[in-house]
Parts: sequence; C-alpha cells; structure tokens
Amino acid sequence: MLDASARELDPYQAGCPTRRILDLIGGRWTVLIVGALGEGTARFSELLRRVDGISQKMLTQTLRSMERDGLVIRTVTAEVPVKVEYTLSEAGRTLTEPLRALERWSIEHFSGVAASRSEYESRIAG
Amino acid sequence: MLDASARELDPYQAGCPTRRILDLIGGRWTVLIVGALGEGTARFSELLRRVDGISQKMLTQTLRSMERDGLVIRTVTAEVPVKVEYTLSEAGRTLTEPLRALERWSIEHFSGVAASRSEYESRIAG
DNA sequence: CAGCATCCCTGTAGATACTG
DNA sequence: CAGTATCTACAGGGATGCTG
Repeated sequence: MLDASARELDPYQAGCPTRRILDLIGGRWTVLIVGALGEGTARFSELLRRVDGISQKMLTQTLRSMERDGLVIRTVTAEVPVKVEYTLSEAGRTLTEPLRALERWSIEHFSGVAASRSEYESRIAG
Repeated sequence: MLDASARELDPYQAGCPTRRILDLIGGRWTVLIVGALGEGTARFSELLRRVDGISQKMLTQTLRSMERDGLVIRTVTAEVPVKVEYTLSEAGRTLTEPLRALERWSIEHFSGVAASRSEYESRIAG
C-alpha cells in the first residue's frame, strides 16, 4: 500500500531515501538471513549454523540493523544461559518472496554467468 | 530451467559459487542500471543521466562486470564521436522482474522502515 | 562521446580475544 | 549462549585529470 509520501519516491534520483534501503539489501548477508528466517523463528547459534560462513560479528551486526529497520523481532528470554530468538516481522515477511526470487535466479543462472565470465576472460587475454 | 549442476547449488553453504552472484546484485548500482535498461537500449551518457548520482567510474565499472557476467550487451558504433550502446541480454531481462520487485518494496516500505529507525534510535538514546 | 588512470578516503568484513 | 571490543585488510567508491 502506497501512502502519500511514497508516490514521490524515485530511486533513480540521487537524493532519494529509498537508496538507503537498497543498500540494506546490498549487505550481502541480509538476503541469506531473511531466507534462513523464512522457515520460522531461530536462535542466534542456529542462524550461525544455517548461514554457513558468516562470522559472529557480521551476524550480530546484520541482525541489529535488520531489527533497527523493523525487519526482524528480537526476543530475549532471561534463562541461564540466555536465550535470544529472532523472527521476521510482518514487513520482513514481505521481503521473503522478492529475495527468494533473487536466490532462485542466482541458482538458475549460475552456470550461464560462469560460462560468460570465462569466455570474457579468454577474449580479453587472447 | 535447472540444469544438472544447479540442483547441487545451495547459497547457504559457504563455498557455494552462487554467493558470488548474490554479490553481483549487492553492488548497489546494478539494481538501478538493470532498471534503467529495462525500457530498452541506452547510451553511456543516457545511463549517466538516468541513474542520477552515479559517477562515470562506477558506471563504467558496473557495466563492465555486467557485460562480463553476460547481463548486458555492449555495442560500439564507429562513428565520430563514438557511439556505445548498452542493452540487456536475455539473461539480463530475466533479472528485471525480481529487481523491480525489490525496487517496489523499497518504495512501499520506506516510511515504515524510517519510522522503525527513528523509534529504535530514541529507544537506545533514551 | 565514452572511456581510462590515479589518488585517496571510508565502509565492510574477517580474525581474535574477552564477558554477562 | 549470545554477544562486545579491537585491530587490521581490502574493496567500494568519489574526485580529478587525460585520451582515442
């Protein structure tokens, strides 16, 4: 649903604030974290395992900015040891579909892109 | 269409080569350039105007990597002065829909994200 | 017109070590 | 368990000046 101000927004204009949001998506971990949370709530350590290769630092940092942006809800349960659960907010859930589409695109077009890359390299080198 | 190798690809695995492709999308200009080329062929200088705020350097650089990855076709016409046209390849066109979805998402959810951010800031500060 | 080359600054991200 | 803190390295990206 577009509110009044949304109609004025144009990402092709330099000053447009939506560019800061495109940046959000640009952070290369966001796509994977949203995907990992698509199946439901997860704890910090679970995410660390699901998103293979992410460091603690980047997971914390990315989750913080996602929380700040209202994409993710963080719930702390005061047990010992502490339990922290992350889940997608309503807004976050609306991101899963577009991001899954990108994920699918990456998988489907990987071999074509790889072929194009090596062909390009040899064309330059040769 | 998934070929045999595609079935093995899982972006949630650290070594997965599709992560390099997600990076491609991460470059924050790619989204806007694909969008700008969605309406058809454009010359270098046209793109420079359409994608407001991009520098010559970044436009060149991003177009090169998109060409290398087979998303964009570059056509040089030997006139004086030179004419260089860019157009989306078949693969590039398949990206327009998913990326437009993200663009729409940014526009539609901007105000919500902005609100969440300021609310978060004041919660921290307070 | 459509670039390439260069300098330089900053943010992103990894590694590592420590704590409530 | 779920972080925080610090140090460091490198790539992303802007500004400027030059060229086929």
